[in-house]
Amino acid sequence: MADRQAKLARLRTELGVDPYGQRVDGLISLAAAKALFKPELEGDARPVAAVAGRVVLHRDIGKLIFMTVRDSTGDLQVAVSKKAVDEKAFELAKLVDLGDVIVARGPVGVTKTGEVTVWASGVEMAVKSLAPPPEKWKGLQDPELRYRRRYVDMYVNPEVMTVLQQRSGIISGVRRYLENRGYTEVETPMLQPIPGGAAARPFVTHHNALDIDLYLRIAPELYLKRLLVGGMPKVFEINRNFRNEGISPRHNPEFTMLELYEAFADYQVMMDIAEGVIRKLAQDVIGKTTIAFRGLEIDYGKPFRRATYFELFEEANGFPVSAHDRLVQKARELHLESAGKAHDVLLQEVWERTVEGEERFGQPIFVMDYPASLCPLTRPKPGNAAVAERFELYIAGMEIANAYTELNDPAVQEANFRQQLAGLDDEQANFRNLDEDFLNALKVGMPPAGGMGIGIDRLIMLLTGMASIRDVIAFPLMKPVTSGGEAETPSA
RNA sequence: GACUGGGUAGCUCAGCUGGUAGAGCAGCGGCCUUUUAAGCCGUUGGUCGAGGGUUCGAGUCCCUCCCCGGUCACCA
Repeated sequence: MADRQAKLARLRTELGVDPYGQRVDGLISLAAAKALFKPELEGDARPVAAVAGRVVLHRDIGKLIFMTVRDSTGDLQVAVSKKAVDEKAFELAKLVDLGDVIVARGPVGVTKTGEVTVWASGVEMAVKSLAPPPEKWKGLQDPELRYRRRYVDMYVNPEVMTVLQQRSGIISGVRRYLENRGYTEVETPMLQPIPGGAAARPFVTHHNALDIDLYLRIAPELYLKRLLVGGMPKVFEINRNFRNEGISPRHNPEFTMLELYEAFADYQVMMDIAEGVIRKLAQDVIGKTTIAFRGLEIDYGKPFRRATYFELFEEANGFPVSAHDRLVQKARELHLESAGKAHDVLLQEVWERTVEGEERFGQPIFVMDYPASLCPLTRPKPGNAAVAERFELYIAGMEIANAYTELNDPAVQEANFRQQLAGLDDEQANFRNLDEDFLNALKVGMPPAGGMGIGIDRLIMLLTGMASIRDVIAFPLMKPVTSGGEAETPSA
């Protein structure tokens, strides 16, 4: 750090160079510069490019200096020959450290070994880096450092950049897909007086002027439905939800969720949208329909399997869901406590241990038609009150989408809300309240509708092949580090 | 939250049953006009995560705590 500070001073005093650069016009990406190379052209006929990039390798062999520079499109070699540049530029090239960002202009040619190279006629310092860079070959490996100093990780480990760019492509691809279907993107409150739409612990905050507690939303659902009541036919929102729960490779306290609601649709329509958008993203953003994830080859090109809860249960256990005695026996085999539990509760516990899992839920599968008692906020199947019109999409064992034919009967909704509230413990009761305004909206009348939520971060994990949610979020939450009462000084 | 693995130089890592803290890269000083992790010669650099304990002596053994990864739980 001190050595670099000294070099920064030398740039100013000896070379009269501003180590923090200035506006540069006419820059092209390193990939574009590389593409300009024409092997048949030599000397002055070679195309000239102006490029900028962070120096990741610096080979000074005396009167000739090779640098490998990197930008978001890749790496390119820049050569600075003492003969080809003025004295000041050559001295500047000598003073370049790994991590500096430079601007180089010159013909795009090759070296003896055939590597495409910008043969600099001019070199400038765009910004002097004061922090020592990570090891140049092994790079930045320590996962803690990588997440804490993502700005270093991003250039040291180029796949990080790739994933973040693919993330952007996936999200804009989702928008395009839904807009093409006539959907309107909306934004609903993230600061909510009553957190609703999911079963999760919220973050609490406080508004000073109004002197009220507010909650960071755990889901946008109840507001999106209000928009349906108001007359919007097809709405979606892609934005952050916040849940005050544990952190894991599949859970970040803030995460990006897509929710969509379509009037006069049902969960079958949502199933088609889920399958359609995911397949399209694989094709358009990743460029293939078979993608490796945690050792699995996931095929997004084939139609996704669609099976009911009841079928899958029987397939895995060899007896139907209605066979109570067999269920109790199975529960005993699994060391589950069955005494005093309702049939459907026990059913779900056995389901979680026998049906879910990679062998059955590895390839994309829609699990449809859950027992109604497990989904109190879902509309039952017409003519069969025991079955809820709900599906969950599983891929690689992860829950990716959850969809319903939405309940729009305010009386049933209110009864279900009240039943839910009655079953809460004291801690949960602190923030769960009856959202009377939402019930009022249902009384105004919400058209029948299908609705769905898709965990965007998890979808990005699948499509990019990243095993941890932290790898698809630019700045995942990390506990702040302090040492001796002082904040850690960044160095890498 | 539980279990488990880890934290040693800026980075990547070694350090055995306790005996003066090491390497490579980076850095610094030299040489070098076609290198490819350039090379060669010389060289600087440490609160061994923090605190306590055992011991003549602790990176190493014991205790407490902090941070990170993984698995599980909660959840999406």
